Amino acid sequence: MTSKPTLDDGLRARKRAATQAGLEQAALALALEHGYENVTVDMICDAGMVSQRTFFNYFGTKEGAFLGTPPPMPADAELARFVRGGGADVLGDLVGLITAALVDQEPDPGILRSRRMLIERTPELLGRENTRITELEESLTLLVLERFRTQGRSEEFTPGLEDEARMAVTLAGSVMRFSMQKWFTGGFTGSPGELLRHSIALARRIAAAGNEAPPS
Amino acid sequence: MTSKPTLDDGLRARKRAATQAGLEQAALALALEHGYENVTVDMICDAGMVSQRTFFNYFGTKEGAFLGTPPPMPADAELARFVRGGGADVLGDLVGLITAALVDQEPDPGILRSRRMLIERTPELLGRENTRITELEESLTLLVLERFRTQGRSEEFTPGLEDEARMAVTLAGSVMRFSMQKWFTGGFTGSPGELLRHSIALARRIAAAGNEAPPS
DNA sequence: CGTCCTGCGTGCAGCTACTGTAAATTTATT
DNA sequence: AATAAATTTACAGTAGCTGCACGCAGGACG
Repeated sequence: MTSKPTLDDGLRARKRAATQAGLEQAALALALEHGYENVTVDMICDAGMVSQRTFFNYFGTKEGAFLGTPPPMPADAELARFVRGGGADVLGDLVGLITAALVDQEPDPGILRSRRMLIERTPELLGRENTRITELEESLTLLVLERFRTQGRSEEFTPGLEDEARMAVTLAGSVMRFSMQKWFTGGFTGSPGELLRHSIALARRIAAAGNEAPPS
Repeated sequence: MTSKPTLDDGLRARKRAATQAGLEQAALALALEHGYENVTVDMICDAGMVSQRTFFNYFGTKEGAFLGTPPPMPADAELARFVRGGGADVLGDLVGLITAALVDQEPDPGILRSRRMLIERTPELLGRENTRITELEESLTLLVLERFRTQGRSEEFTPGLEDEARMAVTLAGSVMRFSMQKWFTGGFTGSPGELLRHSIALARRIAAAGNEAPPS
């Protein structure tokens, strides 16, 4: 039952990958030209030379072809490092973790960039993308909890530990969304790493403001 | 052409409101019983005794009937107060602003609560709700900028001012999402106001952590 | 009161996303 | 080459959603 590695390099797998890539590219190109709403699934199928049914076998939904492969969950190695190697900077480490996952998800920066452009200008896709991030947050929260425990913080002694984990993840998500938007629309001049550090610093500063002077 | 106040109290308007409320309640009740996915628009129409076409005249989309009236944009008075009366606590003030808008949007807490429950357990609705928040953030960002300018901070002297506004709004959105979820699922024992303060404090604490001790 | 007008509800025809099913085609295995 | 397993496809059907044109009732006006 376990001895069927399902070759990644057979003719079968190669064709599959080609078809999928073709459909994704076609979808992206069509949407950038005509706008997401004006692209029908049938158009994409024509361009990719498959039946509509096959399209749905691949992506399940129209949006799927535009958003790319679903959940950018980090690799185990990264996860372990995050859980064990972490210091006090949960926020920074989380952002780094998510970023790494996003990067090795789609090697082609060109695709990635046009995809982001499309998403940014299409409310429906933007919403769906945010939903994905939210779903990802679910599992990240567990990770953070794990990390907290590794650091010796138990739920018994800190009642709000789970809340703290969830909030940390939520904040990280905010930083990611902010950075993405700035990167793909605002024309940030600098490396992604800089941008992320900049975003985090900004978040810290704003969160801190108003802390010393509580309202009347 | 512009001088038609469209009475809010005529028989017409009352009927309208009744129909809409009826449909919303029916939708909510049906979804809580059968699950969102298993409720068809036709079912809601039957329960509300209107044609399908009328349903879409009211809500435009199936989700609309479940999410309630679209954008909880604050009243002008609140807005003015936010822009002018603000101190350094942008985050807190923003959260207060959004909360106020949400509250006087739906006077009935029962409806509000069951709606939240449904949304929370329905990924599709959750996503759509997030999209709404995102759209709202667009205009809130402008507000924050306005406030900054009122406080004498000009874009000329602080290049990142727009970024700062957007980040503030994004963070406020995070706090709101966190609070909502905690309130409607986690069973928070206390007043909404307390919960919000708690959330903000938590966000501040996490953002601050790791600030003093940069990674090696 | 009667009349006109305008807003609103409705039926209908049609498009698009999406799914189940079973047959046809292609690739892998022996 | 024969068989098995994986994919693709055609076909039919459901559900969300829209444009259009008709009819009726609420409301303004004389």
